[in-house]
Amino acid sequence: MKYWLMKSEPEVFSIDDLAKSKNQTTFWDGVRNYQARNFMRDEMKIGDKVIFYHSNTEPPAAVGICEVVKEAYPDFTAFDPKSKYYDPKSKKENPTWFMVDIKLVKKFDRPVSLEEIKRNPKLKNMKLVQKGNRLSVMPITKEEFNEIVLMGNKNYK
DNA sequence: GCCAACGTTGGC
DNA sequence: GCCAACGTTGGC
Repeated sequence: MKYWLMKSEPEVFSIDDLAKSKNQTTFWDGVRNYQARNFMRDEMKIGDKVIFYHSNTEPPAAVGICEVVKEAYPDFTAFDPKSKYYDPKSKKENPTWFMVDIKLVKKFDRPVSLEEIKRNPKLKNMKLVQKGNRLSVMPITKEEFNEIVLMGNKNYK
């Protein structure tokens, strides 16, 4: 089993939106970066665990745990001219972009801010805290996953 | 195939 | 809202 961190802008789709979704499950649309796509398409498997992260907000923070419930399939928003994720180069017979489905496992008792993540020496190797990294889907280690989950517990510190 | 120009991400 | 960092595009 692998562990991941996935970023979403809460103004677009927050963990509370996920909590309100049918079966607390959503399709992860709009990934338009090849490296992130490759992770989703080639490596994400059912049962993989995901840290849900709020980006481009104040404060940026890890906010909960999700689980992959459907492996990669074509991102249909790329075929829809009305979608902001429309990409005319992606053809139905040979799709460029893929999505997975994720289900909410648990919203953290407390958000784990980027600042806290940066302060924690156990998390210093995460791509998230390395300068200039803009990946929206990234692999993390089991240890990093467990540490962030611990920090999200109301009894932490 | 190089690389300048451009667009996007996302912390601040 | 700014802008550094990065990815992509397209002229050559």
